[in-house]
Amino acid sequence: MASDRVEQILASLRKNGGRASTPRRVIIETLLDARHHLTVEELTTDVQAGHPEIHLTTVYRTVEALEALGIVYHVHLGHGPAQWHLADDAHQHLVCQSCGRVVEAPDGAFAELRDRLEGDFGFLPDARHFAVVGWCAECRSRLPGGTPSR
Amino acid sequence: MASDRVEQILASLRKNGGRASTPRRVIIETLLDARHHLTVEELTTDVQAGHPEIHLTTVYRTVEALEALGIVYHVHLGHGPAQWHLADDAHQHLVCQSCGRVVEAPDGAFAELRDRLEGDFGFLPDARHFAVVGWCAECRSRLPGGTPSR
DNA sequence: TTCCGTGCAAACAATTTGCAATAGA
DNA sequence: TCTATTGCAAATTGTTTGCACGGAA
Repeated sequence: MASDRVEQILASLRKNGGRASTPRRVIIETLLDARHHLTVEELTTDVQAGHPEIHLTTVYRTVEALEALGIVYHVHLGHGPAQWHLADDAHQHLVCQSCGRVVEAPDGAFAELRDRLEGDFGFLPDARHFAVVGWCAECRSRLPGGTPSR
Repeated sequence: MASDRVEQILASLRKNGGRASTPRRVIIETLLDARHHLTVEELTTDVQAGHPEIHLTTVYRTVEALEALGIVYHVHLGHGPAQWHLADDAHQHLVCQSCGRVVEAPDGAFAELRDRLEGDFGFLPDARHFAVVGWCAECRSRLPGGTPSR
């Protein structure tokens, strides 16, 4: 049940010396309802549909607090604002630099790379915070050259 | 010889209907001299050491023009400003989200991943515009948990 | 002569910060 | 009570745009 999840997250905030305010409750509810790939601005719009008094700044501060607890995380997918996700919804992002489309790929495809980077460089890639830029199938057929355009 | 390279790049600009101005010449020289991983701001500082009249805006516009010709490219490595590179200096970036260090990895490590993404998703990753976020060897030993901190 | 590139100011987008008032624990 | 959190305004950072002038082709 979603509301259980909300209470659980609020409890986690409290346990870490934080407080369970109404804005935080509303923001968390909205976040759980929303699709993933949400910017702070989009999240704020959704939140303000029911609670216009909740300020953009508060949303920024709330997602930050939730990130510190490992409940959400954000990715910078090239240009534009950061995208926020629930932490249990971890996957890789393939971002098309021609059309901006984001394809999601399962972790599996990256297992070899992960082993390789860890073995060769001692570098542990973050499965969540990981975006691959390139060209999607559709743009590749439309633009045969495969040249970047931003 | 570096100055040959400068003339070659200016010729390329001219060939595409552009003009070879003094600011552009200076910016290109500075870019060729500099280490890679240069922000526009850093590049401007270097340029202005010899030519204080050259404006930040001009540097932005010049690197943009050079990118359109495929001579340089930029990457967003997580937070902060974009990093600019010469196109012939293509490599992958492993960005440590704890200390910000950028490790460079040869293309080789990514060959399998590239084949995999192309086969499974028709997605062609851009070898140049590609950053992997994670934790470097040193931070991993320092912070045993391996928890993000931004 | 044409029109591209420049400097400068100002706009912009995304995010962060300072601060007094408010409201959880 | 005590202090974390909020709303609001304002500051910051990185980048882009408008515009009149000057210089390359």
